Amino acid sequence: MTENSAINRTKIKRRSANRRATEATILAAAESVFAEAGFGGATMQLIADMAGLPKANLHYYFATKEALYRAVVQRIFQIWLEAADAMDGAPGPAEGIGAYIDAKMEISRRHPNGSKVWASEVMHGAPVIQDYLETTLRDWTAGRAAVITRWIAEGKMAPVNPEHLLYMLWATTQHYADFGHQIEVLNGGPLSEADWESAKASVKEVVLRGIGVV
Amino acid sequence: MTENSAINRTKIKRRSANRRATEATILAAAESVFAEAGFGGATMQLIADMAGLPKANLHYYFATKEALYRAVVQRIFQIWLEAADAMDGAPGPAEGIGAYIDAKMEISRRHPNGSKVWASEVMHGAPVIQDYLETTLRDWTAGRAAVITRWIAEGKMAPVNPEHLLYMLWATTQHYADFGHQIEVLNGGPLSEADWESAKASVKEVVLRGIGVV
DNA sequence: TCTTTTTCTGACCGTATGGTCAGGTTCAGG
DNA sequence: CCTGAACCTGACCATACGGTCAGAAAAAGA
Repeated sequence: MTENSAINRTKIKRRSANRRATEATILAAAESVFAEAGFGGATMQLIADMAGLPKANLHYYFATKEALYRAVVQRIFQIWLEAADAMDGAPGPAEGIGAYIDAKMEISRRHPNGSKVWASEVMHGAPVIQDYLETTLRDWTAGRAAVITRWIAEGKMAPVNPEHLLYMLWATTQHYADFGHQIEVLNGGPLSEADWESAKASVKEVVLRGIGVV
Repeated sequence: MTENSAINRTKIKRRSANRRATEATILAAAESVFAEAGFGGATMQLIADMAGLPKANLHYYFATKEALYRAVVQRIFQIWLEAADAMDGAPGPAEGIGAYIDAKMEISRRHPNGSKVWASEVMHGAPVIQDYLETTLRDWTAGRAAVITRWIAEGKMAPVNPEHLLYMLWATTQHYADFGHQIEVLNGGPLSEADWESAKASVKEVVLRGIGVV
């Protein structure tokens, strides 16, 4: 019995592992295609080709194009929120905001497609993640704004509007993903390791000095 | 003869005026639809409905969907570049960059759809305005970076990487258009006049202090 | 080995889309 | 008035798309 259920679990796990692997392949392809073409411009056929699967197989794992898109967006939101941890438990703005900028810059570098899909989703009125904006993101923002307000009250930084500061952080860091193509053209090619370090340092330098932290 | 050609000119002008008016109507509708749905998600039928014209009429003025899209993007680029004047002839960064932020914030407020179309275009790899990026924008950027470098040499501002500073300016100001929906949700409604003033002031305050001005 | 469940796929379908076109309407010019 | 050019439009077409489905393979279970 115990043996049986153990085997059972193993097989279920292996099965699930395969399933998850295929789903991951599809999600990666979908993220790439959605980022490059937008929801309307993306086609299931293109995603299927990129994933190396027949189109019908996509519909076996994800019932509709919108369901697939929804899965992509949700995965991105998770990554997005995890960067929030970087701001937690910091003694002051220099560490907290500095670490947050680092984390978000790293996301822009490692997951540019995800960032683009998110930007595209919001730009088009957030048709599928409206509820996230109104609940999770709203709560998160309110919490961080409170922390910033406290830092200001404690004299640890200049009195800056917390919401607009957060918008600046999002804007400056995401810009390196969403407008990565423009930046690459102006840079005369992809950003090197040194370029990325320079970008991170510049953003941190201007923002931290801008909020009165040296 | 002189009379004749004068009449001719007037009539041609009136005709042209009508044509321009219709084109403007179509362009406005197209900008709105492209901004909301992206290039792939936009349909000629939707644009036609919004413009109050039969679809076939659109194809009389703009041969293809792509030609219409191209016209929309080019118009936006013009507005975008005109804001550049705000930075010209300024004695120092406080005036020049301050005015540029004001101008770009005003664009985000008055032309949010244009900004979204531009962002979308760049995010998707700039399929139609690649040449603009490589010529006009590149030259403009190089010129402004030189000005910033000069200001730094003259000790008028902190030594900040000029390119990354420009990216920050673009990012922070465009964010209010491209992510306007997200901001409105977090703000609990559209930004009021006071909200916009607060946004402008916050961005200018943080950036200017961040580059060592004031 | 046989049965059942899950996974996979080629072929197909209804629809919506970008684009065309023949013919109508308007209007400046004579 | 008449003419020709510019402007407008309903009806139509070919295609590409999202989605379906019957049934084949493969895997799991007994």
